[in-house]
Amino acid sequence: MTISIEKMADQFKLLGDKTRLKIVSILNQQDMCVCQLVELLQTTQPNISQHLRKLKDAGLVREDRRGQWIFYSLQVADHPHLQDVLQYLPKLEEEVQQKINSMLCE
Amino acid sequence: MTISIEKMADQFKLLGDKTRLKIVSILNQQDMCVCQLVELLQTTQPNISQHLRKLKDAGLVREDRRGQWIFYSLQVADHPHLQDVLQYLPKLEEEVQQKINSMLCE
DNA sequence: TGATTATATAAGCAGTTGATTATATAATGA
DNA sequence: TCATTATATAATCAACTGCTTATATAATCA
Repeated sequence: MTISIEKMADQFKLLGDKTRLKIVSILNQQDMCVCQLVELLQTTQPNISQHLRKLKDAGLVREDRRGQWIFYSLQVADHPHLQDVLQYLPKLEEEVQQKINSMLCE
Repeated sequence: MTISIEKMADQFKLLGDKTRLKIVSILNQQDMCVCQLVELLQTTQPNISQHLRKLKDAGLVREDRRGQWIFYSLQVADHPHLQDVLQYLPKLEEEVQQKINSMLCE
């Protein structure tokens, strides 16, 4: 269960991008599919997909196809140093959070 | 005391470099001057100085001149999300840690 | 089957980053 | 004062990053 300092740096590097940190923050609330993240973060689909791939390669998210959609969920159980960080994530912009809330209700 | 998600990402980006994360790990044990960090991390003096400047600009370290030397210390009291991370820092390579220990004894 | 929707992948590019080399500044001590 | 030691800054460069546009794959549904 030991991790090298180099690998730990690589994981922080993943969180060191505003788009990815927002994705993490959103997935910390609720599983989402790519198209939902695209809408929430107002960027292009390939952009989101590429960020998700990096997170997946590092084992921080998990994908789960449900028909046409692929849902992503946070997978930090075995990354205690990241898990601990989640509680400090700032709130997203009101507008984005409202969209998320409306998704939660559906 | 609120921090934006963008700023938080910037702070993670700082930890997302192996040299800087090692510096943080070392300073978490003991204040060090530049030349000591150069010896511990086996790199050039300008390299260490430039990393320290980034950490200083972000308010993560503090400098304190003592004569010819400038000592750096970790300043994370007002960065709870970073403070929390420190306990998860992996051990440095045995060889480096031994050098640090010998510095602690002096 | 063909059209639509969702997602991934590839290529290209501007901007950034980490490191090196060279040089400048500053403190110390002879 | 001059030489030495410690540190900072500047210039440079190759490598990397995040984003975009274009294209490919895959599932759904009429």
